[in-house]
Amino acid sequence: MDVSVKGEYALRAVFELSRHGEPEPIKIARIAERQKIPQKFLELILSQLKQGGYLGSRRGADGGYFLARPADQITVGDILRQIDGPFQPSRRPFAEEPPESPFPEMWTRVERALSCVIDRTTFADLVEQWKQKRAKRVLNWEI
Amino acid sequence: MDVSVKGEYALRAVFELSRHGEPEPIKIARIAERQKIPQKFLELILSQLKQGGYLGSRRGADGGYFLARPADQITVGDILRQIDGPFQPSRRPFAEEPPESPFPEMWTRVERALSCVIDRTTFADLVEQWKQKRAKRVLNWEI
DNA sequence: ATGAATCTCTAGTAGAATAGTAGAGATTCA
DNA sequence: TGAATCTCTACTATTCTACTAGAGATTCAT
Repeated sequence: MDVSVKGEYALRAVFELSRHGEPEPIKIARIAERQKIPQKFLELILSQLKQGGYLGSRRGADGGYFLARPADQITVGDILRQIDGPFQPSRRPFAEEPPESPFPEMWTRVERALSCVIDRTTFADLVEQWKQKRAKRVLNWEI
Repeated sequence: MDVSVKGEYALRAVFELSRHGEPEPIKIARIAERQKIPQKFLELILSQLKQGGYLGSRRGADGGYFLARPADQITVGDILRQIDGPFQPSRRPFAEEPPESPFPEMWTRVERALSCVIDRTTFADLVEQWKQKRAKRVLNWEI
């Protein structure tokens, strides 16, 4: 019932790309520095997100990573599932579950509740919230 | 974003105790057998649940474990947190979180959504659902 | 065409966590 | 007293996590 560090890194990296807008790519090194992520580890993560179809990339000078689609069409759930795999009550199948066990239904309810947050929160939403928070800070600071 | 096998074992064990009603204790060996849990592992789990105040026990012949309070006052969340610890976005503190990061709020929403299921589902509820499922099976079988 | 910058791919690895096992000790009760 | 049970401490094999290393493949400016 937790999220891996790798998953959090992935979220932060995609947030960084979303915040920037889409046009030109951003270098791994830049993302690593701004979000304090070990660069070689981030390379693996970004590559995995590209496999999933969420990111695109270009090599060479002026290369880097970019969103493969608009930030309002990528959700937190997309990224977490791509990195950490699907939510599962337990990896062990518990093959011999009696047919009247109440647990499968409960896990379904848990999954739905979780989904209501992570599959409805897009990176456009996160950027929006970030901008609002920042605006509020600046306002308070100026008063 | 998953639940440990140990956590599932704990839920099944408490369910077994709830289903039985409260009066006399049930032996570890019986729970282990009925729920297919390795006995020595279950001993650790039950002991941990007793530490948390959810179970009581008695030694000797006719000893065993029993619920420390009624099944409608023990929730799935109680047991999972006692065994697996609290939900956390990541164990690494990410100390240098910029103050306008949108993630803390998101994790709070996730936690609330999760809580709505696991902290509102009591073992009395689970037993109730189990009984209804069983009744339905028998009914269909008799028709 | 060259070379520097960047992504890409494979492999390895230290340390922690998971899912157990083993066995002696403490209580309880007939 | 002794048999049945819970209790406590310690150990362990395997897997997972969070990385690191390094060579290779593209891209682009010149």
